[in-house]
Amino acid sequence: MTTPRPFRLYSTLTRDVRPFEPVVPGQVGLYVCGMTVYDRCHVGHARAMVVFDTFVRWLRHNGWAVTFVRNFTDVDDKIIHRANERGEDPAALAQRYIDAFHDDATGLGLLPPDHEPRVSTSIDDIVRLIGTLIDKGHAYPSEGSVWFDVRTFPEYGKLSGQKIDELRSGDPDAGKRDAADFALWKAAKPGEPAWDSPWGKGRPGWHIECSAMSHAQLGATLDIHGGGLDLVFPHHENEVAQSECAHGATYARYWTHNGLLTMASGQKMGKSLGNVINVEDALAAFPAQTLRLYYLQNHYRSPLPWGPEALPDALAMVSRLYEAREVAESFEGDESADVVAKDLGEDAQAVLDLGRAFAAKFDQALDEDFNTAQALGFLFELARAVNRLGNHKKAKKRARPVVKPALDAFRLVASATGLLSQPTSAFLEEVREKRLSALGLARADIEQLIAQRDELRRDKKWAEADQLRAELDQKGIVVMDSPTGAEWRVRIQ
RNA sequence: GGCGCCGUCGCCAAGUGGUAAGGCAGAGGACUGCAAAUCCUCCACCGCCGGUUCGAUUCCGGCCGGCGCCUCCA
Repeated sequence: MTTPRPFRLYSTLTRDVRPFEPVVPGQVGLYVCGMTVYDRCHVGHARAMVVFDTFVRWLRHNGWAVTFVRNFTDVDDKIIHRANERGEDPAALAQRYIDAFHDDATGLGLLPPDHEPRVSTSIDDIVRLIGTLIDKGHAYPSEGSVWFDVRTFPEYGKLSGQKIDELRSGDPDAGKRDAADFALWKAAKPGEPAWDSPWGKGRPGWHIECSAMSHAQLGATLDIHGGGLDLVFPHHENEVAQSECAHGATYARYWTHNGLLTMASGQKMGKSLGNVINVEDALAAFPAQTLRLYYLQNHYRSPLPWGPEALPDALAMVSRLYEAREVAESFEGDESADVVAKDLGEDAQAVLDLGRAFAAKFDQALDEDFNTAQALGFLFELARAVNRLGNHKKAKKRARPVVKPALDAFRLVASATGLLSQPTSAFLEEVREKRLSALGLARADIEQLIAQRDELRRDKKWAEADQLRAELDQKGIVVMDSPTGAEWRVRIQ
């Protein structure tokens, strides 16, 4: 067991990047706020999922023992409202979207969390936690509900920078002592799911669930708490208040918030704005690796623009990487790398040097607040060098040892980020299938035309072959002739 | 009104107190029967105005512009 490599991480709490220091050496307890399951997962949610998935892969790759918890909010106002609209049982509706989420997670290539707690199966923990808060004087029952008394927590606002007295006060709910107090337990209303509690039938408030579920799995102090930037206030602020008042310990040592997807208008993508793209739809037209690259190409804390070009661009990029790896894999030879590099010249030397230097640069980028954008930049430099060498005819038979470090680099990327994790052929095949499907083309038709054209080319009937190629091009098929016959790709852009 | 973030090439984007990675798109070239792919070359002085400094895109202040949160939201 080697010592995990140290890294630095930004925390919303301190608003700066600082060395990561876990509660227990070598271990990372990570809690990420998951979905409220009343609708499909959209590409904005998926950013959070992929970012933290990648983060976990990278931590584990570096030897950290990560316990990754991501919850489902399956008891909630929005779920109840939607279920009522549809005349469906709320629990059944929630389960349906949990199943759908699991499909999307599989489609996105997400690692399963170590624990995936749900509100509906955590009621006992929640009730117990609320009881503790009442006992300690931080919460008070009122008319069948229980409220958190924010005035009893002097540090309230430390995460989001809000001050209680500066908050816009909404409608002061009957029974609240202060407009900023928030519900831990909501008294049951007719027709709503409800559980027994010492304060009467009811259901948990939104924030208490995460405090209860994270405590159950990871204890009083989390190493890292993650979620979308839009959760900082009030959700995460309230979690801090609940957990720290109940357990008397720092709730989370590092707060990690991913930036939001923004539309061309600059506005964020959000269900309430009605401008969302479902993961299911995105994955129907683009391989999961496309999404992963799209998310990782910029820093996780920055806003990420979404638009019609986002996925096509990302597909072009990730295809470039896979194809470069394919080139690297195609070399043969088993001589000494340095000897071959010397013989083949500077392009070979460049691949060797870049390959050997890659891991250090890659690690350095990720070690500084998980800078995947910079790390990918290094990867593209390496890919270009590989392709350059691939143009050398003499390289084919001898360059294997020279690209060995590059192949190691691709493996490193796959292990640490999940990018390039598919076999090249499988990826290219998936691209073909999905792009054909997106364009409404039948594979057999295309292959027949390609075969037809190969024949024309064999007979050197260039004009007719070119005509056919133009037809294919119009359909969106790009033909790539080679000595061994034509290959084809579906045009991305 | 309060809190916070951001403004780098047509688009996406990293980054540094000493004159700016990478990708997409575009132009020219090599290669090719012609193409495509690939490679090569070209393509920014970092919102504006001050200040600190020998020197700022990078630090400070102001301004303009955009966004997020303060109500459900990854």
